[in-house]
Amino acid sequence: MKMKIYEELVARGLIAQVTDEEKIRKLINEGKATFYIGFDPTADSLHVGHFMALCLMKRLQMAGNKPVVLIGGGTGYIGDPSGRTDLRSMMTPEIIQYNCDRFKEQMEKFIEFGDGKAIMVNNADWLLDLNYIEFIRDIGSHFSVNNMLRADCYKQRLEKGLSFLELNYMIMQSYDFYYLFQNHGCNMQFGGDDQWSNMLGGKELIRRILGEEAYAMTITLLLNSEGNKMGKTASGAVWLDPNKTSPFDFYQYWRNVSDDDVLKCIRMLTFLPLEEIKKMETWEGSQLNEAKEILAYELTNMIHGEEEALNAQKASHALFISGIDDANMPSTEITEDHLADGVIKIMDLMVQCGIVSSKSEARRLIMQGGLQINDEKVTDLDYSITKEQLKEGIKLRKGKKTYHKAFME
RNA sequence: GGGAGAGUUCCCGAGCGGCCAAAGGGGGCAGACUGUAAAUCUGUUGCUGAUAGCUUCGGUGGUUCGAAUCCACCUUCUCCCA
Repeated sequence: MKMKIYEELVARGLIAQVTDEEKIRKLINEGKATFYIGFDPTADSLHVGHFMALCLMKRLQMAGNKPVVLIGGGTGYIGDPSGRTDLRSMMTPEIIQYNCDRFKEQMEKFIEFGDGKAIMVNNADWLLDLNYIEFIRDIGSHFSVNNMLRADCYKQRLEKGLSFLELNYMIMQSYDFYYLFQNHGCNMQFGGDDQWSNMLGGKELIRRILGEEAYAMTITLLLNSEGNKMGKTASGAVWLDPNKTSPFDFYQYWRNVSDDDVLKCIRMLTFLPLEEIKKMETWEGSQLNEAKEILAYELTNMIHGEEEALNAQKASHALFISGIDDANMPSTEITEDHLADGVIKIMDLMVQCGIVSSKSEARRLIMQGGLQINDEKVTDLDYSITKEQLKEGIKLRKGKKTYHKAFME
């Protein structure tokens, strides 16, 4: 007997909070929910956090529920203060529109849109034309500022400063829910756990104005064992857009998650059957490396497709296990312009390839023994690469995990 | 509108008019150890063909032989009063 969807979500640890467990269970298990998740277009690509929400949508869609993707083209003008310690920088309408379009492209790969399937809406369509006076009379009067300020997301901000603009975010989001409830029969909202208070606002608004019941459920935030949000690296988020985070880097990110986090990630992010995951729970020590590979492969496959996933895996094996040169590694073409007297200094080459950001950094790296060329450690700062070497292609290795190929046509 | 205070490097945060490219911590990077993990230890962390030079301490001017440090104006933020 296959597990019902709600039970599966619980088993995967995806559910953080619900407004009414029994009713929600019934609703989604019977495929009667029309639910929405909002995405604010704060960047020009979706990232891992969004990905989780999309997976959840897909799971629910497969169970017969109807997803509504809400793009925050309107709320993007405000910026959600939840989880932020400072004011978001304001975005221009052009940027917001551009970001919305990118989101849409990426989502279409995942969720099936169309008749009787998922729909996509943009809250700019109803928020931007609101009449201020009318709005604060009809909607604003239902919100108690006292209560709002008690909400966690605002409480922290009271010390730092919270603008009236941001205070309105909750009301906008609540209005979205109300609007979708009326116009699309949307009876449920999902969101990150940090959205809880905003979501309750909408549920409450529907009850007050319409006297009807709507539900809300939050998704567990994917935190690593140190309590930080996953999907972030020093250089920024892990993006779904292959131009912003290459499939190989994407693969490597998951290949490198810490032991404590692998299973959680597999459970929450992949579509592998729970029975299979259960077997992995007994794995220990270096065996977990296998689980990490599975995780990395599965996710890369879902986002970039099978071919890219296989390539990434092959490249990873080649570099870390057999050490053979491979065509999938990031590379830079060197042209005559970069050469002086037919050679290029190693430090210049490193900067050129972008594996270091300055020659000073290159110098330090070499002095510390962190550079290898074609598997040979280089310690000579004056080392030069000749044109002939470049024609054959050389492999630069920075530390353990960064590889780059330099070549010349 | 009135008053008080603050803005320092990726982040937090010290900083006496010269000894300041600026303490300390976090983070990053590299080395050792390992399993492409974690923990730990070590080094490093503005730029430069480099015992020196150059560009940095919200912005613009000024005082001075010399300014992150003093003065003026501007700007942003926080706090108290209204």
